[in-house]
Amino acid sequence: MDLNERKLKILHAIICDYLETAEPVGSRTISKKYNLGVSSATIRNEMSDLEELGFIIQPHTSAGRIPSDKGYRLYVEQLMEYPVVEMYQIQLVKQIIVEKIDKIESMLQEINKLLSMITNYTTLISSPRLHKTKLKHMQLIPLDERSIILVTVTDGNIVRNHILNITTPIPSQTLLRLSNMLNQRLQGLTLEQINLPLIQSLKQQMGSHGLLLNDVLDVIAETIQFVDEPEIYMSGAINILDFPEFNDVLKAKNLFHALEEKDLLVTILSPKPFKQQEQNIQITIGNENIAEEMKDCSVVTTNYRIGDQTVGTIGVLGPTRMDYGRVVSTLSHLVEYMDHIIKDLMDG
Amino acid sequence: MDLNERKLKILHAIICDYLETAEPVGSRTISKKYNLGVSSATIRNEMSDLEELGFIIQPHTSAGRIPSDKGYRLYVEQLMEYPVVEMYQIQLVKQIIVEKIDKIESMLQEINKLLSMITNYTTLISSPRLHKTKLKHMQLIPLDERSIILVTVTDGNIVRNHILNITTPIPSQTLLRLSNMLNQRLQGLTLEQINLPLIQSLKQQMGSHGLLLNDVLDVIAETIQFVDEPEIYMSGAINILDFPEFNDVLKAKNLFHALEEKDLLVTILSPKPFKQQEQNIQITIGNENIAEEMKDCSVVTTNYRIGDQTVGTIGVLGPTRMDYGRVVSTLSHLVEYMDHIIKDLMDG
DNA sequence: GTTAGCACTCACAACGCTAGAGTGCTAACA
DNA sequence: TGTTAGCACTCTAGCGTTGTGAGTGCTAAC
Repeated sequence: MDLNERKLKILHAIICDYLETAEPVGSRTISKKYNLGVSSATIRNEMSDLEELGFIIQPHTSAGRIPSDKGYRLYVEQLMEYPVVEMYQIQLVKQIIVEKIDKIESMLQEINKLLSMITNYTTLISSPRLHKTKLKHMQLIPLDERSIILVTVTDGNIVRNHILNITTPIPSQTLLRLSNMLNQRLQGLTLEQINLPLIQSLKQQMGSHGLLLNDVLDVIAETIQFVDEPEIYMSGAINILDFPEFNDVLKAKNLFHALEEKDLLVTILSPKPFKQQEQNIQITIGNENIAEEMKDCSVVTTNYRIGDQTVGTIGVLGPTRMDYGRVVSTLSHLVEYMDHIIKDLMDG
Repeated sequence: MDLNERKLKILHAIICDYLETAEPVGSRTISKKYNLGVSSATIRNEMSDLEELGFIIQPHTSAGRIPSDKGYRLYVEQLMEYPVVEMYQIQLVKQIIVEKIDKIESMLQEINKLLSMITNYTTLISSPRLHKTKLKHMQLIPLDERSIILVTVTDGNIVRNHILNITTPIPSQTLLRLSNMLNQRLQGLTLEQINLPLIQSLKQQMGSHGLLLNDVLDVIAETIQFVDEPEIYMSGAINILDFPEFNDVLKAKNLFHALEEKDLLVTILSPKPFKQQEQNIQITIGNENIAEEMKDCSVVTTNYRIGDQTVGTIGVLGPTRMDYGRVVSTLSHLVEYMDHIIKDLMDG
């Protein structure tokens, strides 16, 4: 039994209809709505085959069919069509990017909100992995006897500050000279390149000065290594309640609880090798998710860049009955614009 | 018809029982569970009176009674008892405060999480209103030709940075001198005291130098004025789904939507004059809330301080059928510890 | 290979019924 | 005059029954 043209057409019809209605699709519906030129009885036979092949499922004997995860997988890989993204949405994205460009975190949060609004799904964005961005400037600021502030600025003007606790006070003149020196040596390196061995070699070059500043340099190295606690922004979580598949409060609650686990979100948003890799879009469907609570969900993710480095991920989470085509178009357009404009900003 | 001792006892019993069971309370339940020494028939008569007085409501003819907003109000003002806060909760709070003290925002977020966990309600915390905190240090850092970073540190070591866009480049030596000068003049002032007139007078004192730095000073003044965008952290929102009063998904969704409106949250957490004002705890019950979606909710809020200034608010949001006594105890202990330890930190 | 026809299945809504909880009223009692 | 027992009444929630309609699979004819 092979998957001929007609079977594919019928599967496509079933999925399209189910995406719309969220109700099992019967053979009569297909023969009436999508004129394939055959009667419902024929379609019934084909559907029986499709079920045997595992692409569709019958919730109970006297109901229509719904797509299985395997069916969706086939759909996104072969059948899916990409609708044109509406102009006004592109405009909104551009506007946010231009307005909020000077503070990358708030730009990401705004984009997140917008994305959840236009998709009506739940959206996730991971903050830029600082390790991958290059150091633009660093500065040590005296605060009080026991503490100094370390300010780091990386590509894309991402500013971070950290309070360093020290044991012996350091005069502000010394701090200033140290700042200058560190800038000279470290500017242009990615943060992951600024590791303990590098700092050790710096110390040695500095001789007696290095000895004096031993502690501070250690703390700086350590701080930079641990700067990369990834933040994850989520938006439109309640959109989940709009889908009939989550009418059951318990099911929704389970999912919400899962989404509170930061580790899980980090995993979801971590880049993984997948078939659509070449076009920078990954789709995870239903059971392909590790988390039990997400077996009824799908996630579409894509990476965004700052400079020439992939630094973060954007994800759209919805029920497996998700409008994959629309989400994929929207996402790929979105990152395209982001990359474009961030690049412009950094060059200009 | 007056509110005699017995009526109060019966009202108390009704509320206690309803807080526990979430079911309308009948006269027989009360006569059996809370031995008031009178029969259910007598209690029935009293309940009829209490209903006429507006303290309790009968959902339908053949059901028991539930407290009205007016009933809860009387309860929190006269009848409520304050349970002793459990020791291990205090320990948890202390631990968080001590561990996270160097970054006040993350301390607040952790406390928020803990508070929602131990109360099982939804909790809100507003970030410190910087306007009320005193400037400890400020520093201008050169970034590139078109921008500099302004770092401000205020009481409680709250660090903020802002990217200032400038038209003509300023040499880093000049920026350093300017930083020093600003520190000398402005340290110890609250941010709301650093306003445009003050900056104007600074300019004049600086003479020709002031002229040169005209733009930068303007931008600084403006930035400091607008630094006070309040952030609001929310935790345990899904706890709402645990309460039978929000079993109706639509109702829960409405509430969630309301809680997405930042303006509303700001209003909820803004200090308001209220009866319990003297003990720094405010309670808003059901219809006393402005937002329509919150008519079935109550909010208990309290303020926290940094230094001698009230800078933020903590709130607990739950159904009107909330364990007011427990929430009030927990909250008042919490702020007490926070104040205590923050003060220690700043003095020591 | 396709289609019309038909018997069969099953979820779901509608309906009626019953049990149970709770009330209000009345009359008797202290 | 306040309290209580008794009783009729009300209303909800749960349960089983039934009917309907959507959808299927199978068979036989085209």
